[in-house]
Amino acid sequence: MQKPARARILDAAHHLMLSVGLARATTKVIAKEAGCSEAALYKHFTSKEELFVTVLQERLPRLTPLLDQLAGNPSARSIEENLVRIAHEAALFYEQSFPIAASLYAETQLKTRHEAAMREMGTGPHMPIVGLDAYLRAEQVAGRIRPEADTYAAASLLLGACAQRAFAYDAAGQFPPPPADEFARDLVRTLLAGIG
Amino acid sequence: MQKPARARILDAAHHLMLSVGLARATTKVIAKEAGCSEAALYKHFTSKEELFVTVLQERLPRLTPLLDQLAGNPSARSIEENLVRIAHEAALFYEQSFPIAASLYAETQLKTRHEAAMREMGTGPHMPIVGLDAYLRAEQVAGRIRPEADTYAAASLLLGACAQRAFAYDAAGQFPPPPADEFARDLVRTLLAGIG
DNA sequence: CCGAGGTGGGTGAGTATTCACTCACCCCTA
DNA sequence: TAGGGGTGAGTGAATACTCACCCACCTCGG
Repeated sequence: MQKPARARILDAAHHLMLSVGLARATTKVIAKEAGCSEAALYKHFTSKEELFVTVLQERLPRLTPLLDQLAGNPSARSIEENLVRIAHEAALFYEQSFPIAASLYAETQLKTRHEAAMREMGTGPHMPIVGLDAYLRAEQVAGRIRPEADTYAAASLLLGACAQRAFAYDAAGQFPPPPADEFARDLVRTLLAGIG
Repeated sequence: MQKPARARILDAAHHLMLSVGLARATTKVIAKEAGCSEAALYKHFTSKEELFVTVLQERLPRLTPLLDQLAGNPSARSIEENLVRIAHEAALFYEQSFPIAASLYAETQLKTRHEAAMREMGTGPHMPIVGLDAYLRAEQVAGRIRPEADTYAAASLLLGACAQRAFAYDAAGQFPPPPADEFARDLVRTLLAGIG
């Protein structure tokens, strides 16, 4: 109980969104898990919706920093190493953020608000693709990717597979997701070499 | 109002799950949109949850039939034609089913129940990948795919990109998704040829 | 050095509303 | 006349949110 209350509330909300789901993450259980009263929630957030939006903005990781960094400095390592690192981080990123992002589809209003906030910040779920595309084009300029290759399609393929991994496999069931590092390596090799 | 009531109720529930979201698809609004009373819902379904599960099972399209058909008869057309057709159908499939499947993340209990039902039926969100993998291996045996290619990674890439398309682009916003047919063609070409 | 008073964070006990679901009853048709 | 499909009017439970109040701590004039 040393953390400030605001942080404890955000922790509790984040955890409950993941465990029981957005719909069952009520003010009562959030307060209970945060170790405070329901009324205390409203001292820190004006509404439950604002609390959720804050969780989305402050607690979900970002993928773009890595992409920007690599796009600005493409040749530091081999393209395969760079792509494997991107795919690995992307797989972990989607594993964390996808369940929460997905649950917004159950609350269209909240989803709309969150999307508006993201637009204002110049971000959104398509930005990783755009960022990876930028990196790939930088590599193309550097001559390490075939000049006629479709970098946007390649970015869609790689990040799509990483995102799909987060929801195509039932974590609690009989089909655990493949380990992120092997998964990333296999995807990148396949993407680089093609299959035809 | 010629349709039987049961079908009207399923239509209404399906439509509302997409438009206002699972959480706001209450018995009251479903009944109103179906043109009947709330009590009538309970003449056809024992609970709201059963109604939703029925929507999921009866109203969402399937992708596996196409995959099975192609896996059994790989050489009818060129591999590129086959893959473009698969990617195109997959993009449309995910466009329809993803918003509803995603909203289950907000209701963990419902999600668990639905997953159990899918397991019993031998299906689930990873099955399209397994099915496409089977088709690709059939092509590999037929010599139209490089023998050392990783067919599972290739299947993950192609279907992942199609699934990602359904949620990475905000349909109502400034980033509309790319048209499914062009998208499919570009993905397949890139996957076949590689980028390195 | 003191104490009056403002302030930020906290509470228990509500309240209005909404929810899924039920009940007694009805009506049409086989 | 029996019963499947339908209804209007509830019901108890749950939910987001509010209200009056509390208290520890700071500030600052005297």
